[in-house]
Amino acid sequence: MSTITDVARVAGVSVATVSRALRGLDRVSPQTRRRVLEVAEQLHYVASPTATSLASGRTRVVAVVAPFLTRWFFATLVSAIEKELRAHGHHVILFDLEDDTYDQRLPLTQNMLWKRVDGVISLNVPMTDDEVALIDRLGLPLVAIGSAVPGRPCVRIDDRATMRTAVEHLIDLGHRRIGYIGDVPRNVAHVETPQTRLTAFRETMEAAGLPVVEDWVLGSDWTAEAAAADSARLLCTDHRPTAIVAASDEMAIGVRESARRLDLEVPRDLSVIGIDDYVLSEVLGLTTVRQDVAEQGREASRLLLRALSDPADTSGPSDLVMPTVLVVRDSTGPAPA
Amino acid sequence: MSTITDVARVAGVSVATVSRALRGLDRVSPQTRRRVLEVAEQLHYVASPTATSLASGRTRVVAVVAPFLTRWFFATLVSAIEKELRAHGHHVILFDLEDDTYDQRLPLTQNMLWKRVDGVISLNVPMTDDEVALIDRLGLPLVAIGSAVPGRPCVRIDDRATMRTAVEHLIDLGHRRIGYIGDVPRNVAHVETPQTRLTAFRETMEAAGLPVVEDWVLGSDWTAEAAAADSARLLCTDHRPTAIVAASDEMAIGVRESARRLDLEVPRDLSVIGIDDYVLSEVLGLTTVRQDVAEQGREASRLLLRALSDPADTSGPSDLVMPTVLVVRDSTGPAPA
DNA sequence: CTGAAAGCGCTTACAG
DNA sequence: CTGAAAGCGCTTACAG
Repeated sequence: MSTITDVARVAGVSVATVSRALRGLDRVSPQTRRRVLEVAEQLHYVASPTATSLASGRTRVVAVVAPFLTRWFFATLVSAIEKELRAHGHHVILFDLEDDTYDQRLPLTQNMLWKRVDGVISLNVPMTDDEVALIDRLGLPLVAIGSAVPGRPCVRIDDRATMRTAVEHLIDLGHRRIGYIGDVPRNVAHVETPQTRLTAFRETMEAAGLPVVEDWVLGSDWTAEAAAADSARLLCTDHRPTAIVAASDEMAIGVRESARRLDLEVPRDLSVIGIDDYVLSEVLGLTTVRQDVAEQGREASRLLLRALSDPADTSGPSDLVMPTVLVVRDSTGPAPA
Repeated sequence: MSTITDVARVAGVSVATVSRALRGLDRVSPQTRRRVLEVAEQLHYVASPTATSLASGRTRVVAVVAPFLTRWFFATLVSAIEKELRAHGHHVILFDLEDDTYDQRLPLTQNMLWKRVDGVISLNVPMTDDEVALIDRLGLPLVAIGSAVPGRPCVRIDDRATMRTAVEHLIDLGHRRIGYIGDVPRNVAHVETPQTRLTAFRETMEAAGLPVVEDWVLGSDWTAEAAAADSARLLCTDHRPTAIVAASDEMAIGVRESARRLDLEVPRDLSVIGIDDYVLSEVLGLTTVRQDVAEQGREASRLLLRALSDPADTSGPSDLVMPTVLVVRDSTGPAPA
């Protein structure tokens, strides 16, 4: 492969001129520029990003940090971010922070970031103080999605309002006995969405004058499988709710499936609502409160790109709250008389 | 942030010695090494990967190339690969080649790879001749998953045997009228799995002396939604199969859902089987032929790592075929009398 | 508008 | 065992 020196030699100019011509800087005569472009093309010249980075101090790479990657929400974000950034000349280096157990994750380290990336997008991972300090020390811009990081821009939905929408939909349908799934049993430092949504559930119930039956607040690891198993224990008793709100569609699907196995008809015997509008929710006819996940990824990318192009520009929004909308399908219906 | 020069100065040695000591090379006295390590630690020194790459010619970064990222299969692979590679000091830069329409994808370019990565893992994307030539020219090792690339190691399942297992399961249950979903209408250059599986379906039917009814071979874009819509048109007629084999679980889920809506009971009125063991398949009780996707990602990573550590070592397998296994759940049953 | 030269922060023969 | 120096391939003031 050819280097900038080859191009300079063949074009009969200095490497400095090649560098300027190729990057579209001014102060290069049109003829020279044309000549350089021709030669570069002909030699299949592509600047070595590693050399460019060393000299310029910029890598044009962004770290995308996720607590899991296999789950739909995160995969959707990563895909959207990668496309948006690549369309603007940046690449994505991926960090899957999932650890062996659900209640902990790997830490972000200097080795992952230092001179390797120009910025960071965190997907729903609340940063520890040490991590924020690290990113500060490295002088990297950071945009958060989902879980806000103090002092940094964040793209998210309003979790409380979203949960309220879900619960109120059930209340509007006449439900009074409402269960919940999505509590996270242990104190997990790396996801805060579960806490927020559960709190919003309690608040909404209270505001409506409805009791929260603690036996109907189910823990789960947020997978459909666990939700099916956990809810089965509740649904097989007579003392059960007429509706369940799940903190995610994947869990809602699990709940509905376990109802089905127990010969409970949805929504006649049990209404189920989730949050997300997961990829399978439409086909499965699940009522949900939809969020546009890909758009959140794109917005976060744009915010980061702006911070990269002009570090001084702090005019952008520091908290971008995206709308969510109730989508009524077949899994919710009037409360039984 | 400190550089190698800082460490050298504080430790009172040359940068060459720091470099050797930190990388664990021999020819450094124990005392000196200890001293250097101490100073490096104390200064929070981490070598600049960009400088290291320029000097050594290695980036310790691997390109992972996928045709889609939002789909479970690919997200699962990426997650497994990222973890395996990172455990061995390598990072993943991600390329989502999805384009606006389903029947084309973005090309792999020199700009994505040159001096940016040490190797490539392709996820079920058949390479064009140009792309293979590019990778050759750049001297990069390549490991393929799913769709083989001529002359390069590949990790995959036996698509034909896997499909045969699915079809024979239905035949064993007494089904004679068997439909198929997962044909890809146009000539899509970037996925070959659909072709292989459809061919295997035809072969298996023929071998069993069963007719392939062309009206029962359905096209689809491999999403659950499209599968639901496409199969609904077939299932609402009287002239319909007693079983449908789907080329993926996601499509099988769509088919089963559309059966449900048409008040066909699964498996009494219609048996449905898929391939994959998708994340929701167990909870939805779907019969399938399981493949271990994450393990394929890990194996591919190991193969690439080996090629990176010793380019001359060609002793490894060039075609690693992973087993698949029939998992019978609730969506298949005896053919109606 | 163009070039010579320093510098980015490492690694790697080459001497000693 | 250790160091001085060249080199990796660019970018960026500084002169002209």
